[in-house]
Amino acid sequence: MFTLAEENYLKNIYHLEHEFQGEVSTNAIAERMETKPSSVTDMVQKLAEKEMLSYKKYKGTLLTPSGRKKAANVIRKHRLWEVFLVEKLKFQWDEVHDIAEQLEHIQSDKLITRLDKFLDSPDFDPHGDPIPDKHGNVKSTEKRLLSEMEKNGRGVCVGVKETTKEFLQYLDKRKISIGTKLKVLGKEFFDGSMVIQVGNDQFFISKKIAENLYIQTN
Amino acid sequence: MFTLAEENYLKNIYHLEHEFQGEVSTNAIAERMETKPSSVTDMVQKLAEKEMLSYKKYKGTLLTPSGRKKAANVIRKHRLWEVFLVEKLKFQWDEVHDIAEQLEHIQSDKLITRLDKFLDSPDFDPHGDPIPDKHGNVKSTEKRLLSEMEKNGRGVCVGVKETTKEFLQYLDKRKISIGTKLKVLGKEFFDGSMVIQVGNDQFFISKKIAENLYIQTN
DNA sequence: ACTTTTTTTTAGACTTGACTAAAAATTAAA
DNA sequence: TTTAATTTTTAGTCAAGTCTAAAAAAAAGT
Repeated sequence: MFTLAEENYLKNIYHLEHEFQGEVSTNAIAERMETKPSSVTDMVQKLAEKEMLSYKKYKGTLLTPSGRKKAANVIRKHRLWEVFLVEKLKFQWDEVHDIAEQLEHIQSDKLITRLDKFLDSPDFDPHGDPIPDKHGNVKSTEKRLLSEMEKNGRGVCVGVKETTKEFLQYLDKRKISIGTKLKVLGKEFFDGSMVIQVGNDQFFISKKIAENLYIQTN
Repeated sequence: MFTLAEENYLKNIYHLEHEFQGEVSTNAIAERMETKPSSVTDMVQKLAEKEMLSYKKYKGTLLTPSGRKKAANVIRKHRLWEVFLVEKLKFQWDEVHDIAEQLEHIQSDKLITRLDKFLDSPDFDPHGDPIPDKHGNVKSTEKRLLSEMEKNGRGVCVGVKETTKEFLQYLDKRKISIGTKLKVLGKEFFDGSMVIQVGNDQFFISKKIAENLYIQTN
């Protein structure tokens, strides 16, 4: 069993490992978690005892396979709850983080299994981040901005970068949401604007819009 | 803001107040919460400081109006989550308590408002206990066992006493769940069995069944 | 009314997870 | 390579919430 604090450390170290592609320093953890390096040292030593991470004094830490699995599971729960909040409770994409931050610590495997099914086993959360599977594996398909796509490119909307009310309302109007498939029909070099196809509708999209939509291409 | 421990104390004291219809003793709290009386004294003094309850040494405690409201809100959340787990995630009625025990501490008024709406503002949880409204008020209509009802009595199923798999499956088969309206068509004095009407179906029910179904009559 | 028993409180200690201040190791600069 | 700056760890403290053991108050028994 893990305490809330331990779970939060594992989760944040997991994210930092990805960011740095390697060992994570004590200071980096402290900065991310808004705590002091001395507190981090304490906790990291405790988690090393529990074999959740490997730690050598002054050399930073790396998650062990079981630590990584545990961390991925917390993130899985976080992202599934985010989907629930947006899809079922109609929260906006930028309102859900703090609540999911609490919900991710609820302990019950059965709950998560059922929540996942209830939500139709989504692959991405409302921010377009992939949801790890129950074994902690992440579909590592890269998401990219719509603005980076070329003519005739196809993909699925997996998230947004900007989360202002106005932008989200625009997307609603255009019937663009998570899972929406789209195709780039044309792209204007001069201003970066595009013409895209969504379902049976074709319409113009400005560069600003295209720079704030994450697309997953297979 | 309240800690998890504080919320649990308030909730349990609330229940004990109802049980005892008055002051709650230190020992009673300790026993219910499976902790030691000395720990209870500490916490009760802390909550008295916060004016959540009135406490006189050796005389037991009573919740203040704000303490009672706070407690009712925790219970509201607990019971709403229970409805969610049963109605939406298809948990059985006896599986949900421990999970709701965790979920009741999630902090977000907006979440509860939306969850309530998502569930169609239920008045009762799957055990037939009333869900306090957002002001902490409880509809104090008594629930009673079906076996206590007389011929021609009408009511709504609000919960179960027994929660074995077999019993719940029986109810499923008979299409009886929370909110199901029913009427007593006949009652046999000899063995306490009944004939009831559920929707368009009429069927026989044994005393054993009738003694495990809670009905709310208006 | 005066013991005895039960209940409740106090005092002191422990654990978790944080902190500050100071020491030690590492890295960067001269 | 020796000093200076940075990073990290250690040592000691603190608050929350629990515990045990002992003291104090209340209730019960004779």
